Amino acid sequence: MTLRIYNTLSGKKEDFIPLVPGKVGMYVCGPTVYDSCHIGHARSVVVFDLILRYFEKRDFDVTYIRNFTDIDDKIINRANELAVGYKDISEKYIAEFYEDMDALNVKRASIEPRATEHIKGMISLISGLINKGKAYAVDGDVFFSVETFGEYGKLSGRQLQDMEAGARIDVDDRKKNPFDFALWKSSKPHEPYWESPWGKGRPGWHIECSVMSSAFLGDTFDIHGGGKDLIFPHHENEIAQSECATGKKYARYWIHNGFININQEKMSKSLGNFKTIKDILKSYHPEAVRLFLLSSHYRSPIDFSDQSMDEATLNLEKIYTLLKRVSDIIDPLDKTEVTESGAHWIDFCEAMDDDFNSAKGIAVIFEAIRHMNRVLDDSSDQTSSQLVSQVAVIYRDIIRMTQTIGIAAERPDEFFKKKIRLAVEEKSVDVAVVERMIKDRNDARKAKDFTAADRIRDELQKMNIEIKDGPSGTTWSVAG
RNA sequence: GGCGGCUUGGCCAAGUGGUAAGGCAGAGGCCUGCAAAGCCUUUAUCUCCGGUUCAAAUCCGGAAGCCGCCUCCA
Repeated sequence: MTLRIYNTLSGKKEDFIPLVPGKVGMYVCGPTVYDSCHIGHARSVVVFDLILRYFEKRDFDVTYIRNFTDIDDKIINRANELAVGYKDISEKYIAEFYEDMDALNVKRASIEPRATEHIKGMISLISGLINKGKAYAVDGDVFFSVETFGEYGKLSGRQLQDMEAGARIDVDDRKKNPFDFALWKSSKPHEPYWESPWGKGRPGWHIECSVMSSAFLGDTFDIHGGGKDLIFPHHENEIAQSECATGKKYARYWIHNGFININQEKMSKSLGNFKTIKDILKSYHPEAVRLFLLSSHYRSPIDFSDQSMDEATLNLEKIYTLLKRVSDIIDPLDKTEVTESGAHWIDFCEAMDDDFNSAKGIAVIFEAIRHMNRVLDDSSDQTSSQLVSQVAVIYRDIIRMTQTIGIAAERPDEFFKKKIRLAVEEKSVDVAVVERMIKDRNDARKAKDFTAADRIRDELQKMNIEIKDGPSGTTWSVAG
């Protein structure tokens, strides 16, 4: 089975054939660290985390680079507003990025370089472009000349002459073509700077990714990713710079994730509907966020709403409910290797092989859950070795799938305990009273006084407490 | 003005030309002292109009509606 990936460059799904068999080199554009991360950042990071996890599950050796843009106009502006150094800003938000992404169970990349660590490489790439006549220096700025690259526009499917017609573009008389972009910017007084052949300045935005990707992955590498908005101009410009500088193909497969709307509206600062990851995690379980993000295909736009998050929360609980049920039968920590792949894992891989179709993959998880429940329902002897081995195969599949999605990482009993704890705090439930009432009810049940038992349950219900009688006693949860 | 995308049941959402995954909600049933959970059954002529094909949600053309990018943006 071949993995197929939608390549923005060709606009088609293509068979994924890595440069070196068994290895994957992947570069993904990370955040510009000038503010807290929002749910849109989370989508991009989680989508590529999924891709990384899937490659690893399929035994690829992945070198995954995700950068931080830690020098940029927005960072400098923010620093000036607060009268602090640009590093104070970038360091603060890099730390926040890690907090948020750790919470979302995102794996660290193999290397996480920062733009400011690669100034030398940028200067040498820019010099090379000037020597080849692909770039020109004016008053301490250096611009890339888009007209020298015949293939300019191949990623975004645009033609220079088409864009000029209606585009709003800044007028800069020093540019040979309005679409020429800055490789190097001269620094104004009181701005951070680095020495360069063109004077004191700092890098333009696009150059860092060209330099860092090639530094770690080589001039040509397998996958380059990021949000859809980066296709133009960022990635288009990266291609132009890199291919002009090296004369070789730059990234081979371009992957771009779609955007998030908030209640059907574009998320924007002017609308005031920006959702930060921190805020969302105050109301929802991080794994519910992942499940929400991966329940639609990564290229589709998705709508963030309380309704969709509530759904994701319910789905997550359904998964944990099953895992809890299974944990009564087999030890969830028993990592006995099941050598053969179960049918569900094969279905899951088939879904994921089709351009990382996690929505379909998640559907396979639910099919496996139903299968498991059916097996457990049909068995009269919950300890028979035949059942245990049958369960183990399905269980193993479910774990592999949930690990790929990056959910169900907690012990099921802990998950439910935590849920109760949070609800108890939020609704200030008196645990002692609840447990007293449950005990009274169970006493009544033993005495076959079902009228009394039901009365107590009705009272609990009024207190928003739901109870469930299981084989190993009565458990309860807080509704809503 | 240029480029691209989307429109699938009450809601969310997959869908590789051969007769519509999955989740939520609804209905009926099994199980349960009653519940819950779980299981079973059940709910779609795939925006509209043409065309290609033995066969189209899937391909082609057209229409309507919605959206994104072209400026910093995940």
